[in-house]
Amino acid sequence: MKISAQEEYGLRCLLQLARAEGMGESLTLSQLSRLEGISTANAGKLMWILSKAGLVQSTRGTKGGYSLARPASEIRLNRVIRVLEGEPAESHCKSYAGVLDACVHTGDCGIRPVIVELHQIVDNALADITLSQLLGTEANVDAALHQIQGIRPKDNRV
Amino acid sequence: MKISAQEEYGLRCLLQLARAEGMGESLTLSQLSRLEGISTANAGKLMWILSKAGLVQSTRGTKGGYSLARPASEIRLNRVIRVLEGEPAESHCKSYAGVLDACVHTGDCGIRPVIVELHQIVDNALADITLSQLLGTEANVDAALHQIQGIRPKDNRV
DNA sequence: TCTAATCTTGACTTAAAAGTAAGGTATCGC
DNA sequence: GCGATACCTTACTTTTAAGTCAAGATTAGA
Repeated sequence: MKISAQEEYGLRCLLQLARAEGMGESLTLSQLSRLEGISTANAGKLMWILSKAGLVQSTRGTKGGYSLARPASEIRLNRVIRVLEGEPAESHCKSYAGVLDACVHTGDCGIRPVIVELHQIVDNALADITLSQLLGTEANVDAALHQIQGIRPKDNRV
Repeated sequence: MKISAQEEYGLRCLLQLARAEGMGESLTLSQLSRLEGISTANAGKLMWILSKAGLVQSTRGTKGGYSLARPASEIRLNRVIRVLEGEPAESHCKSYAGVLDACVHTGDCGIRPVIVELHQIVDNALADITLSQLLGTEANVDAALHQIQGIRPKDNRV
């Protein structure tokens, strides 16, 4: 239930694009790679995933680069995370696939819908946050999250 | 941001123990392994993690086995998930560790606290659910989640 | 049209997570 | 005490995710 490296770096790159957008610029892979401290190859892979999903658009050739396909205020974190994490989340349990007659006590342990719902809870929480909300200062971010989820802002700037 | 195999199987085993507890029984590794369709070795590893964290207690020797260390109504999902996922979640970004001067636009991209807060959001959502709430039928589970999070119950029993 | 810059794509390598195996230790029942 | 049962722990193997490489394709500008 942790955010993966791909998810975090993809989100970071999107934020960089959102900032650049405000200045009427697009960013190349080498710029993104320098900004986030990852390789251009890895940045390219992330951008490819995001462009396939319609979140960013690319321009090839000299003066090319990447920019957001939609306004930052219309890009929600749940979509970003879902795109970057690949296949949709589902139960890892193989017992129900005919391997074993599991959960003998009741015939069904009732956990399958829980797994789905847990992801739904996360999705709902993330759907309330847009890219543009993350663009301000750290204080603003804390305030936004505080308002949305009732979470106390903490002093955890690493 | 997905639930991992370890997290799911650990949670499943806890539910089995909670059921057995209701009948005054404990469960051995081979029983757990049969119930959930995983190897005894793997079940043993999970139980070891959970017992280290004080969530389950073990009895050795003949007639031994595992049982919950506390009532199911006092075990909350956030604790279960956090224990099973290992080290606490933190930012994957290495740029701030002196490798590069990242986030040149503002000097700080402001995403670090967001990563922490995202995990906090998930934690808060999971803290509202106890093991005993998951023990009922699927319908009950859906109802419980609905009440807690305002999520519409869905027909997604796989 | 030629060249340099830039994205695109699939295959490959490396690192991390998941799962397995085996020997050790404690407990119970006889 | 002795043997059977069952947990405990470390090390190893397998699998999956993360990250890299390199050749190809596209565009802008000289």
